[in-house]
Amino acid sequence: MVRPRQPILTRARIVHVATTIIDAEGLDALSMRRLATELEVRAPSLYNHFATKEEILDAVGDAIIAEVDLSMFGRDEWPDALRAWARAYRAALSAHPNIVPFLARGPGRRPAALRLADAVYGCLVDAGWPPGYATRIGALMRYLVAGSTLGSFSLGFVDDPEFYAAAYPHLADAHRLPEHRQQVDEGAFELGLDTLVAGLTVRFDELARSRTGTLS
Amino acid sequence: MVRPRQPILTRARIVHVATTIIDAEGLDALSMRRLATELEVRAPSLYNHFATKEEILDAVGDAIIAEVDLSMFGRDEWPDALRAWARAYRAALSAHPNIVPFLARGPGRRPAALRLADAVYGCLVDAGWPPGYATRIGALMRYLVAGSTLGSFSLGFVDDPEFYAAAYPHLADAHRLPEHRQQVDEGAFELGLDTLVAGLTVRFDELARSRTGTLS
DNA sequence: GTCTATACGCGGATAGAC
DNA sequence: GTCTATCCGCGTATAGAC
Repeated sequence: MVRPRQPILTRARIVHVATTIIDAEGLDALSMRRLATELEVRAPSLYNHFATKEEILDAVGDAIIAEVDLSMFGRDEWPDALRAWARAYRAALSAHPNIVPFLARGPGRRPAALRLADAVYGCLVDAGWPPGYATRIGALMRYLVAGSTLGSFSLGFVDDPEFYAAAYPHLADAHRLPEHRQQVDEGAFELGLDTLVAGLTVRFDELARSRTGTLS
Repeated sequence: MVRPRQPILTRARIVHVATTIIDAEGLDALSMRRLATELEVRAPSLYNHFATKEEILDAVGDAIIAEVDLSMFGRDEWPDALRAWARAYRAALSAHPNIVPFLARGPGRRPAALRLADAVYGCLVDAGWPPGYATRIGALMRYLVAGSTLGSFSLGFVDDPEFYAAAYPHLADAHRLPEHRQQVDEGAFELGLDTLVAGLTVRFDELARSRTGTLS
C-alpha cells in the first residue's frame, strides 16, 4: 500500500540542500529563492517548514555540531578528553568552514551546541574543577576552535603580494599563501591546545594541593 | 576669510556616525539609507566618499583597531608585551562589540589590522622566536581576543531560563545572566592569556636550551 | 566635486487561492 | 502544502543639478 504522494519538502531535505549550497558557494549564496529553486519549489513553500531563514541556518549548524563525538567524556581523563573533543569539534567545523561565521554568534537555540557545552562543563566539574573554572575553560576551548576555523587569521589576507611587501615587511612571509593558511590555523590551534591543556593540568594540581593543604 | 560652504560629508563624519549606529543598534541596523538619514543627506551621496558599504565598515574597523596601543613592543620583554598588547586589543574591541563579527573575517585591507599583526610578529621574531612560532602565536592571540569579544560563548544564550533548565542541568548556572556573561568572557580570556604566556615562556626556554645544546 | 532624483534587481517575508 | 502575487527594504548604478 504505497502512500501515493509523499510531501515534496521535508526539513531534512531542506537542511541538506542548504548545507550543500553553503559549502560550495558560501553563506551569501544561500537565499530562500536559490534554495527553493534547488529543491524544485517556490520560495514561500519553505516557510511551511521553517519560520525564518535564520531557523534554517540554525538547523544547518545544529546538524554539523551534532556530528561531534562526545564519547570521550566520562571515558578518558579530563586532559585527554578535552584534547580529543577539541580536535573533533575543530574537525567538524573545518569540514564546513563557510558556516562558521554564523555559528560564531553563539549557541542560540541550537540544541546540539548546548549539548556540547553541557558535556564539557559536566566532565570538568565531575573531574573536580570548580564550576567557575569549568565555565571558563569551556569558553576558552570554544574561542580556540572558532578562531582557528573562522579563518580569523588566515582568511582575509588579500591575494596581492604587492599589497604587503612595501608597508609590512615582517608579513611578507609564507602565511600569505593560501595553502599555508590552513597550516597556520591548524598549527596555531595545536600549539594553543597543547599549551593550554598542559598549563591547566598544572593549575589543576595546584588547586587540588591547596584544598588538601586546607584540610590537613 | 571663511570658506562659506564646507562640504557636508567627510569620510571622518561618515565613519563616526556609522560607528555610533553600529554601537547602539548593531551591524544589521547600518544601512546606506539609514546612515545617510542620520547625516541629513541622501544615500547615493555616500558613494562620493566610499565606493561600497564594505569600505565604510572597513574604515570603521580600522579606526577602532588604530586605537590599540602598540608601544609595549620594543619596550617590554616579549611575555609582558604580549600580555599588555592582548589586553589593549581586547579592550578596544569590547568597547565596540557589535563590529567584532565583521572584523573577525580577517584583516583584509584594513591597514591598522596589518600594522597590528606586523608588530606582534616582529616583536616575537626579534625576541628570538622562530618565524613559524611567531606566526602561530600571533594567530593564537587573535583567536583569544576575537573569541572573547565575539560573544561566541556568552552572546547567543537565550534569555529564557526555562529553555535550559530542563534539558541541560549543568548549564542552569549563573553564566546565563547577561551581567555574568561579560565576566565569563573576560575571565576566560584572562585564564587563557595567563596560561598561554606562561606555557610559551617555558617552551621558549626549551627552544633556547636545545639550540645551545646543539652548539655546545 | 558633491549632492539629489530616480530606478533596477535582488533579498526576506506575507496573504490568500487552490 | 504548495502556489501566485505582492510588499517593503536593501545595495548601488546612472543622470543630471549646482
